[in-house]
Amino acid sequence: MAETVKNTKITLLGYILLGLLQKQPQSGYDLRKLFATTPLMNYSDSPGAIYPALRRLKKQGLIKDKITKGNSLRICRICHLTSEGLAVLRKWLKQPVTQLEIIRNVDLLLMKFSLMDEALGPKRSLSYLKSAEPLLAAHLTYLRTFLQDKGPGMPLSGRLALDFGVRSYDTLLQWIRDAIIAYAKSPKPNHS
Amino acid sequence: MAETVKNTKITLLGYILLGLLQKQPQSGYDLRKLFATTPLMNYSDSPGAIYPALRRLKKQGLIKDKITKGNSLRICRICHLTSEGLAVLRKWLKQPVTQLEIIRNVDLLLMKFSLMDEALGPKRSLSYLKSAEPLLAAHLTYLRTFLQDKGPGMPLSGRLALDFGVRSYDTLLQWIRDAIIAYAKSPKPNHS
DNA sequence: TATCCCATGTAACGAGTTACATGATTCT
DNA sequence: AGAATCATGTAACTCGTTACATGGGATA
Repeated sequence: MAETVKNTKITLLGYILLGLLQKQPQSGYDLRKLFATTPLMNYSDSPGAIYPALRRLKKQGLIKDKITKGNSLRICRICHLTSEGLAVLRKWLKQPVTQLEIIRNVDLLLMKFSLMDEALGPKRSLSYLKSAEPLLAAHLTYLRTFLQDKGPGMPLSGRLALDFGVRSYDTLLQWIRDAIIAYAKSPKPNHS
Repeated sequence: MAETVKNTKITLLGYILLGLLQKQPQSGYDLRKLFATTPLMNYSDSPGAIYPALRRLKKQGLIKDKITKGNSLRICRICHLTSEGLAVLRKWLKQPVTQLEIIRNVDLLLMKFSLMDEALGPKRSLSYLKSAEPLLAAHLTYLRTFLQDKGPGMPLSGRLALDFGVRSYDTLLQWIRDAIIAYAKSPKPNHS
């Protein structure tokens, strides 16, 4: 039944919406507020992006909405995941980290991680972090050697920008290592 | 003559191409190689993006191309900036840093900086960094207080992701401060 | 009652993605 | 001679941007 996961195309925004709805059923406006007033604000809160995205997900059977009257008297389309939606979200989150993600979409990495906990459980989150570490270290090495080799011939601004890249990925690597420790510690490591 | 800077719309990729062409006249393929094999690889090297972008810039009179035979015998469209192109690039780089750039497009900040040196000179680069610092510090404060206020009620993964955000912006702020020092030092500060 | 915020939508437009296509040239 | 690379292009498709529109409920 709910085993068949269709291979319809879903955009990044679509997945993010699925992840946020999995945490808590919400209206489109609630989601917009998340993008407008929380640290998620690096994503766009444009209604022209979010409402059409929700409609697509609905048409694909990944979410359903229920018109309710919230704490106020206004009507409100509260969206929630279907079992297919949850399956699709899980499938997405289970995909292994790729080098390309490391290079092009670092913040996607973080986004996935922060959604993973509730959708797949802490164990998966931990292994996700562990699997990302070597890829990250590899890219950091690449940047470092590039800076060493080509740096001297570059203008100051280029060298500095590259140096920022190195620092940036170094920060991420350090964070991952700390997060691994925090994760291995927090939910009792032996039990369940 | 070359004073009139038209207000045609140019995409981010367009500006980046202008910046790279200002550093050195190149062919589309050369530019693609930059995006494919250097730390610029966080941008796409898709020909379906680059060649149309170049054509647009050409149509807008911002670049011209010269068909030459490089070191090899193959033909090659070497693109170079026109004076209008340089003016447009300069105008773009002169725009003050906005809070939205800080939040949504950190790497754009770095991109602009690394192009600025050759297009506007080191003095402008320095003042660019200086102007970015307070905006950056403000956002960092926002993230820190958010973590303090809402952190305890968040799941571990959310807290960790937010913590990464803090570290990330902290790294940038530290880099900016170091870069300011490096810049103020490197080209003789008193003379010319 | 006027104005703001809530809450949802819609339409035009452009640019990037993906995938394919084309020849010439160098390498093996 | 065949394969890989150089070098440029094109076409369909789709999503996000921008801007506008709507109407009920809250607030002053």
